[in-house]
Amino acid sequence: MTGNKYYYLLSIVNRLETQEFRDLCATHGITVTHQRQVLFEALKSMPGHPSPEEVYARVKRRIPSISLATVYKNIHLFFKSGIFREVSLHHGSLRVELNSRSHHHLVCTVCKSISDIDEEAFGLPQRTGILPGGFLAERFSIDVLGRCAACQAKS
Amino acid sequence: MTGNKYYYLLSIVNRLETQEFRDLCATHGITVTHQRQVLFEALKSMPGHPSPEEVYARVKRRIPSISLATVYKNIHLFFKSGIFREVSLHHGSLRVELNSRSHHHLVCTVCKSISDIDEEAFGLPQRTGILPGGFLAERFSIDVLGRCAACQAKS
DNA sequence: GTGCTTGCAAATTCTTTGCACCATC
DNA sequence: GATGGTGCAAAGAATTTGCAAGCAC
Repeated sequence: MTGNKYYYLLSIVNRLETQEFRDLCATHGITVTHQRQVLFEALKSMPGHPSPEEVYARVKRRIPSISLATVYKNIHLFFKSGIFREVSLHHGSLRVELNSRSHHHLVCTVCKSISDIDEEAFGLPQRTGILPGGFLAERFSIDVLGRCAACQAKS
Repeated sequence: MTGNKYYYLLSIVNRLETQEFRDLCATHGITVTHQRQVLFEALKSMPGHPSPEEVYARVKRRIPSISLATVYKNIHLFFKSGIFREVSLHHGSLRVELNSRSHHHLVCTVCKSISDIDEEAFGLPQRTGILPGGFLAERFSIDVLGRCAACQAKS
């Protein structure tokens, strides 16, 4: 086929490939930019749980001029609009707890407060030992995510 | 009673109060210092999940000359010897994950790697809704802590 | 054109490290 | 008295912010 036809088809493919993200942006009321489009594709395609630096390195291959600050700003934007999630809700600073009785955590997604709840309050089957895949499970830590009484009252 | 007798009794009380920590140190093979003693008491008495800064502020009331570096060094020492625990095993850096299907995490306590495991692999009763205490539970996030296959092989 | 977004650099926050002095065993 | 711990100050890592110029709608 001629060069003209090729590029015409390419533009259609491109449009189809970016449609998912364009729709997401429309739904969440955020503007579409080239950086965000590439960031989104990178995040979707990266296995595991990439750190901002890893995402930055990946996106830089396609947009060499992008800055780490833009990556951070947009990752936070994606979190806020719910397109992606943070792995741990209470990172940010080291937190200490007594190594005594087993308990789990109630993490408020609004004010980030953490309170404890007793192991028995759940009564979950604690399946320790080797899991399929060879992982040796020693301990379970459950975060219950939601809104604390105070933050519910506020809204 | 006379001042003499008072101070004698005081010294006994003091010795009894510090005995728990002295035993712990002996068990774990770490040296007893005044700073560590005070740090230990502070951590034990603090409710919730204090940050290093909060612990520092607290301990400074009793040892004004203490430095934040010492607090950090000893908190890490306490983690290593198992006297206290970190609340979140994968803090340290922001991590992104797709907000798609429900899954939980296998966190290796040796190499800190995180891998995913499907929701169904657990089949846990997801009790969402209002918990006793007024917390509105929306989502559960389970970290299975242990050692990955690779780290087991190494030891 | 207006307002949100980007990239840069500087500022902030959190944590670790090197080193001289001091305490514990 | 040797070994390891402390405090200080400086370095390092992770993240955020302010701002001028550029892009999306």
